[in-house]
Amino acid sequence: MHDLRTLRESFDDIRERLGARGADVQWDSLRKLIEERRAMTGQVEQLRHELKKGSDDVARLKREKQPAEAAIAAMKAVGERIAQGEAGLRQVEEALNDLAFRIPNLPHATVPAGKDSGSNTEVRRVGTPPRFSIPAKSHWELGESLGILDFDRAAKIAGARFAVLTGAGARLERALINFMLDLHTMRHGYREVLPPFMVNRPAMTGTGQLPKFEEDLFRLADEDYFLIPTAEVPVTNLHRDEILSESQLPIRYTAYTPCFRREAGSYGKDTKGLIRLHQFNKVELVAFTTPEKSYAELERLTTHAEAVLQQLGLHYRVMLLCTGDLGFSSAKTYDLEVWLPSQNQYREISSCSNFEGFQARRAGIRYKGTGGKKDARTEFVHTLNGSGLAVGRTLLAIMENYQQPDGSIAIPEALQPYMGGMERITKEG
RNA sequence: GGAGAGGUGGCCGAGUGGCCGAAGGCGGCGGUUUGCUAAACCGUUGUAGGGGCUAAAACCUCUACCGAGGGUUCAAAUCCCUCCCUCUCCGCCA
Repeated sequence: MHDLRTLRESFDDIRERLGARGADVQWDSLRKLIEERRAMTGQVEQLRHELKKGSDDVARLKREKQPAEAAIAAMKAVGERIAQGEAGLRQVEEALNDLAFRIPNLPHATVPAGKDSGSNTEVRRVGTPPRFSIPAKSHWELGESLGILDFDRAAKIAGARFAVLTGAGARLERALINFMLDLHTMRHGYREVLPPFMVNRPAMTGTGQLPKFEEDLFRLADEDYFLIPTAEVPVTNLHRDEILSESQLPIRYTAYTPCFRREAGSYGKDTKGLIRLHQFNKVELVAFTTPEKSYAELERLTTHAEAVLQQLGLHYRVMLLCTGDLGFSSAKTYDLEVWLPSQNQYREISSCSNFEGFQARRAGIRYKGTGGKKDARTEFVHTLNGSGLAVGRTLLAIMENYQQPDGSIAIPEALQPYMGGMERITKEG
């Protein structure tokens, strides 16, 4: 959500800077509605002022035992005009919000221009890919032959794009969750949160999933609740409609949740394996900070996500997304891409974004300076988040990168304490 | 699911139709006093939108907001309706 005043005052500038991102925004209607709203607001407020004064006159006349019929009649007429004006204003505001909520965020100046992921730029590459004497197997081949992944039965009980983990596979997933949470809470200073996995409509609107992306979400049939597509939604909305004290900032949360996504429009993509599922686990990092510090926070948060990959010994690269590949609410995003030997390519495993005030304006998350009167201005915070990491993709990356010639899987050292000292996953008897 | 109670400013808490944006207290901020701290005293203290002034603020002014949305009335925190949320008891469950 953009600030409407800024939008009005810098209309053409914003329109131009949004470029292709704003292609499906109805700019002309938008401009008209903004002006209409302004004019109508003035009119209605003027009338209300009249009514207020008139009513006070009635009160005074009655107190002085004087006839008030004429004044009452006049105010009745004013009241009717107000009702008309308000009805019109409501219509305009509804139409305006409908358009304004669909405008994506402005990219930060350091974001490269580009149409699609082809224009993303590589920032750095860390570690080295493992070498294999024989062609690397895919994680689904490894998993099914080890008996720790079961897609057939998942399809039976749920459908396509679901997975069942069993035995050491299930334990490895659980170990990863604990490992990541411990790292972020004990080493990186985040506070752990375990939020609801379904949320209401205002929460989804606050972080930008609604109204534009409802078809990507699972919604309950009998209640207006949505299954969360990421912990970003409940955790960012924790402070919805709050005014935080500047001394509380930055606030850093980490949360494990399952994530639910319809994956509408991705038919045929990544149909095998754990890459793209309707339900997956993720450990998320969320931060609230001041506008001055949010870009430093983005760098910091990104390194926290990278730390997971480094400790697990996985090779990855950091990509800076171009304007065309940026998410709807984001001003700047780094993707972390892990090396997958079976695919011979890098695949996204984390996405770290600074939303600046975009979500905060929608969700009403502000802060107030703690100094004297002059610093006490109330402003919108900047919100950030990043995966730290997508657990399922981490698991499959470990399977593929740590596979052994005999089909077993070595467990990275950092994870062994979380696996009861297990060093290797072998076929279970 | 059944029965009851309640939602007022950062917090507590008054207010049942007319200068109520809202008494009082606490907290916060500024100040006086003070060797320092505490106490005391004085002042100040919500958010949003529109307009004016401005380089921008400060500031001035209007409007809205007493859980949310409707309604009654010249006039609603106060009366009516619907919804949401919280609490207590019972039932049911993990």
